[in-house]
Amino acid sequence: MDDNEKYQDADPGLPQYRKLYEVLRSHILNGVYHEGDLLPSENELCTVYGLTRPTVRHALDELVREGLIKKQKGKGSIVHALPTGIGILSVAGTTSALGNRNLETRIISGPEVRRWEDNFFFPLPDPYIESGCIYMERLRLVNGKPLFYDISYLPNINLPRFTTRSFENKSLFDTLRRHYRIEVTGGEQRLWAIPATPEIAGYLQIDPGEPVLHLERKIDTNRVGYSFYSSLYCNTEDYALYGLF
Amino acid sequence: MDDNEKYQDADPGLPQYRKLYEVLRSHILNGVYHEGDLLPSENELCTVYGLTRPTVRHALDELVREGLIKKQKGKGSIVHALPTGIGILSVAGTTSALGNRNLETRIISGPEVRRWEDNFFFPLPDPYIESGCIYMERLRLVNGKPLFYDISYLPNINLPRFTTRSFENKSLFDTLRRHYRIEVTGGEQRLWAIPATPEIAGYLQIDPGEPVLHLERKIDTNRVGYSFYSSLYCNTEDYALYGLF
DNA sequence: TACAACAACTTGTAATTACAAGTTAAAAGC
DNA sequence: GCTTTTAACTTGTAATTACAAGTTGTTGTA
Repeated sequence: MDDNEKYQDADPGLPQYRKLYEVLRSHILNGVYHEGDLLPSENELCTVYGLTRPTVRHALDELVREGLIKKQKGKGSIVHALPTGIGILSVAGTTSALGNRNLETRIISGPEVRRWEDNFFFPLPDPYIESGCIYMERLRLVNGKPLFYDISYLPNINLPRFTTRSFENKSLFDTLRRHYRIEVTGGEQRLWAIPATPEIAGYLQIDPGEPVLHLERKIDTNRVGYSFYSSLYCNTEDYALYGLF
Repeated sequence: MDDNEKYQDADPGLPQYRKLYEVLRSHILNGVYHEGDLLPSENELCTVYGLTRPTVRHALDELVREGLIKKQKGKGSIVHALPTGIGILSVAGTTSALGNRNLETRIISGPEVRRWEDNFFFPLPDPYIESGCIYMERLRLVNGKPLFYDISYLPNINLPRFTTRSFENKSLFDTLRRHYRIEVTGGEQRLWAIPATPEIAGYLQIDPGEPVLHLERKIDTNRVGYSFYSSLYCNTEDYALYGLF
């Protein structure tokens, strides 16, 4: 199967630049290109995929934003080294960021509907407060070692049967996309280094008082006006968090 | 002075989309627009600034990337709340991220030329190693409290008189831009929560063993092939780091 | 051989046109 | 007065054309 066929087979609902982006992205991640390699030039990509330069450039821009390529005027699109560490500072859920590392997800609590906490860590729109909050605590383990303790808060709006679903070893982001057509588009986060409380230390199997990384995140989606939230505690003894800026 | 004049007066060396970006950015940061306000529509901006939609959209895309606006199809460009916390996870130097907070920069050591450390925390190109490293330790204080302890490493390539410059209460990014025409375009970073060593605790005026945030950053510039590096220790007791993803 | 000029690439910027699709408020109909 | 329809907006996608500017290898000249 050549590139163009793979391109044609992509989800026809997607815009052209997105389909090209997916193809190139998978090629880079699958090692078709290596660090330092040049992608085909924009004009070549135009010819191969039957697109025009603005469209091709749109796809390449996304790859630049994601850090998979760097562009240099006069030269071309240079494939970047694949990130080491855990790419949780950028978009994509934990599962996708961890790639094919041995990942396990354990449900500690939920999902269940409850009231939003008072003084929630991000300001909440009124409709969110009225409809309540889907609450869930999860533990993510890599190679058997707990790495993240994650508390998720989702507005209970138009998510039928959500609390009855199983999330054991499932990706939250995938579930949202597959069953509810909700895609994560980005978000904002705050970040601290804090001493582990006894509870958090218990989950992460470290000593209380040991430094852990605390993230509070607001996660935006393609559904207009729908965001959800996550409070995350991370043991960075063995893995660093990785991100672009 | 109206918008178009301010636009015309911008650095003529900059591309059009960049000039428009700067104008809109300054308007948002200066409170001309408030959270939730709509920017003028793309077509209005075209008319006012004498540009076409692709150019205007390019400028708006940058604002979206920076998190200053969000766009919604059918509606417009919505001004986002200004970030709280310290925007160090995204581009822009510490000084710019801290805005008008009371910032002080103290030089602990350097700048001086020395050999690169063995097993440097990012892989170094050979030309960097040969030409040596400009080393500098700085402490950044906010309202008199030390917040960052920053070790910078710059390749000693084509930076005349760099080590003789004064950096006391000066921005490194600004110096690079003004004197060497080097602009920071982005970079990558790794992130840990670690216990403060006695040395770091001393600089940050906290107890040894207290959690601090450790960042290792590779910082890319518009000068082809020129990146520099920073190892950063951050006291997050009072301020969170802030970023988009 | 060494150097300079050039040609053939590359990406960057920008104008122009067209239509699709989501939002909103006014107009039309009941 | 109320609902439905429509028209006039908004941003999203995409093709087309043109030139600027940086990179690289080749060609020609000294």
